[in-house]
Amino acid sequence: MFSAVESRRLYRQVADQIRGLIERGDLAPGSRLPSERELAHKLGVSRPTIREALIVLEVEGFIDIRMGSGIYVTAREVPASDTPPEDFEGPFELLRARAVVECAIAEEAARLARPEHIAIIDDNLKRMAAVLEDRRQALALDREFHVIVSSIIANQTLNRFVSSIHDMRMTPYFEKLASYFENTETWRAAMEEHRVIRDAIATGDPAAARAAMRAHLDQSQLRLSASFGEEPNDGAIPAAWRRVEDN
Amino acid sequence: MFSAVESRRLYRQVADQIRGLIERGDLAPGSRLPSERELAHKLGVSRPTIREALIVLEVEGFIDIRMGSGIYVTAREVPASDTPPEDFEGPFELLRARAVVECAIAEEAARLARPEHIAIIDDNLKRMAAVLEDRRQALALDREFHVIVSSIIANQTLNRFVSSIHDMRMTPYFEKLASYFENTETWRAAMEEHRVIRDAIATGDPAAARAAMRAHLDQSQLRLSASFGEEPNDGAIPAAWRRVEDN
DNA sequence: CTAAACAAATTGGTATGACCACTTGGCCGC
DNA sequence: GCGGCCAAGTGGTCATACCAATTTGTTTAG
Repeated sequence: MFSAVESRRLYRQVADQIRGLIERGDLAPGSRLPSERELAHKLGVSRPTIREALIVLEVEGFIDIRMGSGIYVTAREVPASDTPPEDFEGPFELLRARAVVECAIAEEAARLARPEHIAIIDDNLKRMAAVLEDRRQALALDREFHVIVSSIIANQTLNRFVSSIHDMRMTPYFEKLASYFENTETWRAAMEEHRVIRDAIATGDPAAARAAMRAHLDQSQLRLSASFGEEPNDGAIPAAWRRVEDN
Repeated sequence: MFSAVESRRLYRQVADQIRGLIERGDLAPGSRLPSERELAHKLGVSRPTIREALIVLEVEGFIDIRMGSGIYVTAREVPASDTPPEDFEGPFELLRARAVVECAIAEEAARLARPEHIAIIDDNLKRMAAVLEDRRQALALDREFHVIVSSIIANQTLNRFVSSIHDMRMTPYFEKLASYFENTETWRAAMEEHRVIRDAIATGDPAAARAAMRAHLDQSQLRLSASFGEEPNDGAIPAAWRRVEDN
């Protein structure tokens, strides 16, 4: 369109060009760029222009300029080597994140829980028992249970994270997926596991609470993978997701 | 004071100085700065240095460079950086959430870390050592360290959470707050604690990694609360933030 | 043979001065 | 008074030189 005007600034064009190479992956993170003098010669511009372009990219965080050493592409995050083939955000990945975070939350909750918190949990369990046949209500109360446990810590940041993580489970995609393996019995099992968590928190036993939460999420994973279980894994579900580390 | 040899790179110092004038309001939004040549003469540096500093500030959005016309302070509204957003979470609450989540992440990272992950961490630590005097860069690299550790688990959900938590620290409000207690020495201490975490992860010792992360965040909290203890707090810092729950 | 110390090559950082392209504002002619 | 032209001023680019930090290879002491 009329981007010609802005592009009149040569160092911007150079910056755009190099940034493009980085974003397209032609320049691997951590790799070293040619020296300023070399770049200037290859791109047919002067060294000051190259420097100005590089400063733009450094401020933007794409490169890292080290005096006397060279210019390096910023190594932002782990370049997904062979271990995590996909960064697909599937149900297993979600469970894995929950295992890391909610176990720690349960542990902490056991330290801080007071009788009124237990009362709220008990109320949740009571209502849960009444709606085991209704998938939608059961899911909503399952979510409520985990949010309640998190809220014992009284930390907005954690609360929001737990809430958002459970919100993902209420999307159409997840609901359809869940309909394949959730039933009255799985919800009854989940509720019983909730009860174990509740008891550990009520007792004020951090280790037990952590273990109970861990067991609950592991069981959830098993219930989920069981529904995929019959057919051989075929890479549809990366093996890494299935792994269950012990604590 | 000690700002003489700060940052080593002259154009960074110049940029910091001018940015300070803008943030302090000495340069009104919309007003025009002296010409590059004039600035170079007044600050006693060469024009290329001034240009590089101005490019930094332009990329950061503080100024607007118009070819053939001049350099103008960006007229942007600063939505009362003194008053935090309504759902604002204080630094202590943030640290507390991080203690719960990042300890669990470090523990898990120690189980999954591979040599290439350690290499990336080492690279981060090396760069960190070079910018201890520069608050902005130090903060950015601190964030990067924690994101890298999280990324070892290769879980997008966790990555996003850790990233978002650290994004909160990069807001204007937090930056101003941080300027009260962050200095070269606190960053040096933080970096050493990072190194301990790195060693524990490299060794593949989950318990040690968890403890090291815990120690790091506890120390961060101490550094933060210590700075409140020294000065007479003149109401600029709400009392609620002082709350430090024990674990 | 190893390892510490040194020196040379490489690389980014700064300075100087010159010239080009664009913007602006005032002068000049109408 | 109006419009277009032009020159002063400003940012944009270039070329070159030298300084400072890092890296690397060699040398030397143990």
